[in-house]
Amino acid sequence: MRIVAERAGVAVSSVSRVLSGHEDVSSVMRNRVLDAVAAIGYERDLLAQSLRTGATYSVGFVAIDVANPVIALNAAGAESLFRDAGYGLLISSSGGDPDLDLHYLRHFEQRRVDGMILSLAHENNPDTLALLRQLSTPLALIDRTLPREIPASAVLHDHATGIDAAVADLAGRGHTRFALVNGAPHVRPSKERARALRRAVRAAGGEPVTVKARAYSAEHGYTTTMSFLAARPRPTVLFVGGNQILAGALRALAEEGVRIPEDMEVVTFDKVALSDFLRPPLGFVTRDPRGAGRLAAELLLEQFDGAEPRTVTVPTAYEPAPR
Amino acid sequence: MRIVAERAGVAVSSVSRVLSGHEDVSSVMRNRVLDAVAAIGYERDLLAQSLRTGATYSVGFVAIDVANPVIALNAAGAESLFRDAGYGLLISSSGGDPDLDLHYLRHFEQRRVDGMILSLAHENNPDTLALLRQLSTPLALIDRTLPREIPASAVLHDHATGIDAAVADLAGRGHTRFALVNGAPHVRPSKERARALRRAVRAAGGEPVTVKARAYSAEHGYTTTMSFLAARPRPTVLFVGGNQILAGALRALAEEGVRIPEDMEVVTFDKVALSDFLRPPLGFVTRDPRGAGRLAAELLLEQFDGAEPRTVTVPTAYEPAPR
DNA sequence: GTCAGTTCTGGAATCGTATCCAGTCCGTCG
DNA sequence: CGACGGACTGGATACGATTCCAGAACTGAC
Repeated sequence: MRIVAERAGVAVSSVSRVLSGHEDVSSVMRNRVLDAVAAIGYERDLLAQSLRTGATYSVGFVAIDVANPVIALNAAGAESLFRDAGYGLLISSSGGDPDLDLHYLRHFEQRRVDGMILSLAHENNPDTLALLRQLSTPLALIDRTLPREIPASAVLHDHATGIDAAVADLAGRGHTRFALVNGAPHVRPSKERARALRRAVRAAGGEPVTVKARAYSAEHGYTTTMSFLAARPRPTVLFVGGNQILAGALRALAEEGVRIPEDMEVVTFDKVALSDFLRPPLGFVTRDPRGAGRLAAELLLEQFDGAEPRTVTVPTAYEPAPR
Repeated sequence: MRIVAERAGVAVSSVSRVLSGHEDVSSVMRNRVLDAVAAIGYERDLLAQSLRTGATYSVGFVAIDVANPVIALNAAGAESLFRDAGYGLLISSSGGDPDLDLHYLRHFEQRRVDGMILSLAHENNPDTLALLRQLSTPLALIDRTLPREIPASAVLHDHATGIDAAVADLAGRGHTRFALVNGAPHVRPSKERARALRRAVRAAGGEPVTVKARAYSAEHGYTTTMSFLAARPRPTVLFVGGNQILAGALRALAEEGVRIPEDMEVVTFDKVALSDFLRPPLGFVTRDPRGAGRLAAELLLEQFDGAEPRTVTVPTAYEPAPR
């Protein structure tokens, strides 16, 4: 910048004013500076800029696993918006470990990110909450809830819509015994799914729903499905809390020779690529993860512009198994 | 830092020395400073540190689409290593557009990242190459090649091993007419796959292989598969260049009522989650994307430590379709 | 006791930018 | 004609760290 200033024969401060689009700059000045900039091929240093202004033009995404298709789509959706706004997106994978949640929160804080998108592994972890309470960084949650005193925007999925439709379909065809292999217990999607499913089945006159929550893992899917299959009477509808779990659940069903849909119907959460070609035929409760990511980015950008945090609810839908 | 210094009754420079693990620090000094740091809960500002030292502890990942399972696994693999080393990973999605490649390269350059992982959309684009030539940032490529004068580490997949095994299996069962729905033409995987498949089929005495390269998209998969199905004589083996393409290819095969494996056998590149439960039954040429990402990160960290760029080749394998 | 050599410490400069403040110049109005 | 306000500009300072340099204190050797 100093070199540009010398070449243009003006002060450094004037160069800065031109480049940051300040008001009070004569057009002569502007041209001289811009010419010098073009001649040298100068670009402002984002780092120095950040140090001075406090804005880093970067956002951190705290997630359970970026390799999970749903989260990857969240990230891609957010990224597409941030790109146009000049923001960089930093990713992370906690692997479901609340300590890593904490690690990344601190890491991003230390990086002075302008905002964070949060899909925490554990939304009730006291250490995490304590840290968040003393953080002044704008936040956007994706399907998570925090205590009211922590200000944050949120994109929430209305899991009930999809689940209600699914239960209506299945109960209408005579099913009464439902089970749910749920994901990690301390996050909103699991809580909401269990709640919504229980309510819907009760409303439809079914028997109390069996729910086992543990983790978003194939192993949990396998062992828990096995235990459901061993129960007498067996449930006739199995809800599966996501892709990772589904892999294990399908393996268990195949090993036990369960015929689908004759012996049991299976509904899973989230469609991923190629879901249409999975056998056995599955029902799906779907959402729009790319859209949710984009929305979270939008809510964050809003806050950067001074808006208050707000919550947006987006729907889920039911897609019955092909017959 | 000044506050810490005052509280400890020492100079700012001494605080810095203690915190950056400098040699010449007495243990008295160290303790006084560390006590003060603990008392205040002070953390160094990474931004100011970066401005002064030139190291940002961040790495940019230029990729075609972070939502693609293979690339998401690359990212996750790299991230897990970077986490321990204290680096942050910035992501991007070019969507196959070479201009966005360029955009992100510039963006990351401006961010002064310490290194970049590159899965470019187009490895021959002159503008991209020109930029890379004048860049001094350490690079690690994932299955891409650049002109020799651009120094870069690389993780290369040996596509031939998996393809050779596949062709040996299929040719051994009498197949002679092979076709390949290939991905984007200007990147190494597509080039290598076409080359390796042609060579393997020729070696096995089959007919010349038909290859159509266009993009990593379902649409390309659909239309190109349709055109292959219309050919007379039809190929009896279809190789599919990746998940996105596969979605379109399977749709085309289903619409045309092609029986698999009776009428045609299908081999696709990369197994993704739930691949085991796809119908029709598919053969796979597999690689380890998470491992590749981790390796790329390793090669980059090596360079940060002063090592020269180097190239590592990792194998692919063949998994025949279940029968 | 002196001197050289270590070991440790403090002060100042620096990284590259944004912004406050003061000052110049000019036009306008009364 | 003087005062005033507005439009620009330059210089200095700050953001928060690292690092160079010089000096203080101490050690050991002669």
